[in-house]
Amino acid sequence: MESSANEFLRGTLKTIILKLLTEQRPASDELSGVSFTRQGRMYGYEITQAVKERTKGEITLSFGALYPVLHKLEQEGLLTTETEEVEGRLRKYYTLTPQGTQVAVQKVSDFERFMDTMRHLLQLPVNLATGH
Amino acid sequence: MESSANEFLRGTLKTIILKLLTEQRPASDELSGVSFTRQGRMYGYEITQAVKERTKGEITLSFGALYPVLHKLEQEGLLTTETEEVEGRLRKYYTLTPQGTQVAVQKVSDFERFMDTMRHLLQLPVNLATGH
DNA sequence: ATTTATATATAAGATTACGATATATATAAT
DNA sequence: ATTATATATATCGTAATCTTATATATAAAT
Repeated sequence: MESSANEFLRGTLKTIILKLLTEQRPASDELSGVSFTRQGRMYGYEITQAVKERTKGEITLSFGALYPVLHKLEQEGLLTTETEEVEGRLRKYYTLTPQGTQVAVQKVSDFERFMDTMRHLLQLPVNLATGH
Repeated sequence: MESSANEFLRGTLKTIILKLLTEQRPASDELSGVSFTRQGRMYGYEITQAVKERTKGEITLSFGALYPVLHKLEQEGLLTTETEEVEGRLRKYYTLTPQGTQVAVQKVSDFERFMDTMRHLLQLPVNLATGH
């Protein structure tokens, strides 16, 4: 049985992945040791965990769904990859290209608009109670 | 090129159709001429027009998408049909079964929850400005 | 006459997401 | 020693879903 959240996930995966990658994340210069923030760089497993944590387990991004999307985004020129060895294992980091950043912003905005349209279509109230 | 609204439509079609059918609509007793309201009864073409009008053309439900869903919902016992001749043409009306009404309510509620989750995941503000 | 609007429906094809599976290392518990 | 858990990438087959194109037909409008 498909979870009720994942039923609606169809079509939003790209948007979720691109948005997560736009976020500023802590980093450090390995030579100088100086800490700073920079635009995201995430590896596959990390993305699935981030989605799980933020949605308190409501949305589960399976690997079978994730990797095909990552590969497609890379193919489309929205992501680049760098593979690094971390603790004996290879880890593949994904980073947004400038075009990827642009598409990410566009897609999030499109999704907001879609939610408004759906709220109207389904005659749903604007949600004040659960404001974050 | 796929419209940005329709990109996110996947997974929401059943919910939209079921919800529209839950709505009270004007009707009349053909014998007595008395007007009243009753739970929806819509035909396919009417559904596509209702979606188009309410979303100001942002969401377009194609027939190729609509009919398979209607047939499936009927098969699943959520809808029943009655065919009538109107102005020389056959028209097929779809009505919710009691189970269909139940599923409709559940799906709309699931979708609201999904939107909340997505708003959180994408760090979107609660939308006050466009409240309907 | 022809186009537009109304109306139902199927077929072909592409896309998408999921479950299962394979591979591999590291660590913690039994 | 073995088992389990967590981390990590990736493919394959399948099922479901959606898009586009097509067929059919009537009525009204131009």
